[in-house]
Amino acid sequence: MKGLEISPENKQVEDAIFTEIASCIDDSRNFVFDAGAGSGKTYSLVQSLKYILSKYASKLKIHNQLIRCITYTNIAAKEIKERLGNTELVKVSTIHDFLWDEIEIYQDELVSIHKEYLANQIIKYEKELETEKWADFYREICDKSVFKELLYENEELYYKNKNKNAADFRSGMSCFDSTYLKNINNFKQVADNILRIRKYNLAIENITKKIKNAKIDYTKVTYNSQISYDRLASMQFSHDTLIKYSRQLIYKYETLQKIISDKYPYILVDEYQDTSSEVVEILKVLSEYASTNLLIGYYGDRKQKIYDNGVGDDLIAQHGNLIVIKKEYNRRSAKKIIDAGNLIRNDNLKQKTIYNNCPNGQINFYIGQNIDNFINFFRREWSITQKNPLDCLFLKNEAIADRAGFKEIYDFFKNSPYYSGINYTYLREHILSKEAEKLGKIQSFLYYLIDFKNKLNNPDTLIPELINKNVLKELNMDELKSLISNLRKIQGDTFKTYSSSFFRMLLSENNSVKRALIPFIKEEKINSNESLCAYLLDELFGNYTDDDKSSENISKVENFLNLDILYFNNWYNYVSDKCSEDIKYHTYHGTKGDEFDNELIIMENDFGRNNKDFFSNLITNLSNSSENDTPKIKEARNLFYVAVTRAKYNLAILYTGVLNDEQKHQISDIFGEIDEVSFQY
DNA sequence: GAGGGGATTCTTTTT
DNA sequence: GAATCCCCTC
Repeated sequence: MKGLEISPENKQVEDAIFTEIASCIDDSRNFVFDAGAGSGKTYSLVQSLKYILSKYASKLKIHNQLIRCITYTNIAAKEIKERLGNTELVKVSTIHDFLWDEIEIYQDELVSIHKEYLANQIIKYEKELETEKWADFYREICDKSVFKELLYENEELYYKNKNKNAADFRSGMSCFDSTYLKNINNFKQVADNILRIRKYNLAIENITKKIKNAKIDYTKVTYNSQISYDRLASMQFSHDTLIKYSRQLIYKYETLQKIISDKYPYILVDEYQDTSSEVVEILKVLSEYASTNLLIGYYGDRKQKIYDNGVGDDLIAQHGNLIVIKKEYNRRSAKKIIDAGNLIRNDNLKQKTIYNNCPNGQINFYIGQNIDNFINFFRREWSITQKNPLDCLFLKNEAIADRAGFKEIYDFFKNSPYYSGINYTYLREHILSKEAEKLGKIQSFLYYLIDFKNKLNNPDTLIPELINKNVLKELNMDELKSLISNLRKIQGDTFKTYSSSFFRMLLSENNSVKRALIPFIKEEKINSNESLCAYLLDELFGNYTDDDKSSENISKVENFLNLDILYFNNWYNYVSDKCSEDIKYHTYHGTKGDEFDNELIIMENDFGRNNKDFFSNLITNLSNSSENDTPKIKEARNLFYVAVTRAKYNLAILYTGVLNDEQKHQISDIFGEIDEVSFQY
């Protein structure tokens, strides 16, 4: 922001707010710093860390203690580290890394908690078999051990058939009496429970015997951040269970409370609103144990809670005894945007600009269905260029895949059998993650093939990015020139023609060409279109060799590979974030912490299974006070607040639904006159 | 036409 | 994995 001035009075008030934080730190009184969007929260957090360092560094060093700062995401941790600069006295990490750091070494205790958990799960599954309706058929079986034995013998067969359709499942599992297979879902529930009980019992037995075999070491448990579900029998667990175990361990062992609070006399929590209640409980126990020897500071904004698990409004009630410090200055946005944000958040935090000469900015609300025209209109209106880009916010990823021009790719994966079962959970991340290592296996393979193409054709690519150093050092100028001109022969209008051209070159006799291409192949066995096709079929459609569906599946894969290469380029551009376009697309959720000069918000009502009037409901109740919000309205309100407050100067909102008079009234109270003119450009 | 059973279809994000 | 949609049967 250029030419903006902060008046001495405002600066003074802002300094006074920090003094409140500082005195909490000095007096060791736990506090929550609640500040709205664009107020410079991260700045204040870093300032606090620096303050502690400046005043207590030597004391910390003497006692071999550290300041701990915990964040919700790795990106936030990285950001804070960068802003803070180099210091060994502050340890910044995610909540999960923090907890795992502290508990990992207590394997005996962890394994015993794990064993207990396994035993509880067994009891739960057994109880379900005794009471649940889906287990009716099982309870009527006289000799259950025969049924169980048959299941144990056919365990592998069961998992092979599990995801097939009803008819195929029945014929695959014909070793069972057909009366048991009357309702296959009931059968699956029962089978899953019985098999899990056996696996868990075996695990408990192995834990007791302290067995270490080639596959699994039963003397220790591991937190695996890559998986979304626990693998308890394999001694691995995921995110939620990590927090659960940590909480249990810390509650159970006072010594551990002492160890942690001795080690970290200051714990600062970033984005507290998204921190789960269980984590707050852990911090509370530590704080109660250590009393004034431990200071806990929470930084965040209750109205920016946009994830389910977050503690949000309930922090103060849950942690108790927190000094509340508020900051009402805004450093980000123009006046009109700040005002709108204040009205949307229906609590008593009212922001004002910190600048003397803050511009008014522009904010307009439109009703209409033509999103294309809307975007194009503002592209002209605001003279959008790469240097003055336009950021468009949508609710759903699917809308973005559509806008950004790769819906065909998204749909191909979405409609494959692999992603229609339990793996549906991974669909979004596997296709849309902006961290290449988080993409799915197949997506990653495709990504690097396109990555090569992109690097080859991009004039800004540095030679070492394209060609491996080991290859480079063996080449003279002429050879390098010839290599590049060879590589440039790899071309194609569809993915299939491109990849076959790529594979042809890969299999050529020319050794340096081969070695230049190999780094872009992430599955070494795949070196032809045939093997690529087989790979896709195998991974996404299962092995339907003797099935009617086989030819149908093959044609689906063929169609996918025959898609115009343009779709793949668009997808690559979105995922790699290297997009040189002047318009960028985001989900509302994905913009957390961002700020945009020119912003468009598209408000659509369809969001999730039971949400056909997501924003409509909010608009009806827009001027409600905080206490009257239902959870659904609260969710929409917070999300809308986050979206609106990203804007710095120019903001336009398009509502694609229909508003009644009362709703129009609510909207114009905040945004002024509603424009219902369609966009004829 | 009720309900049983199978098929189909789901939000966002992070760890 | 789970809610909901849809078809079939009684």
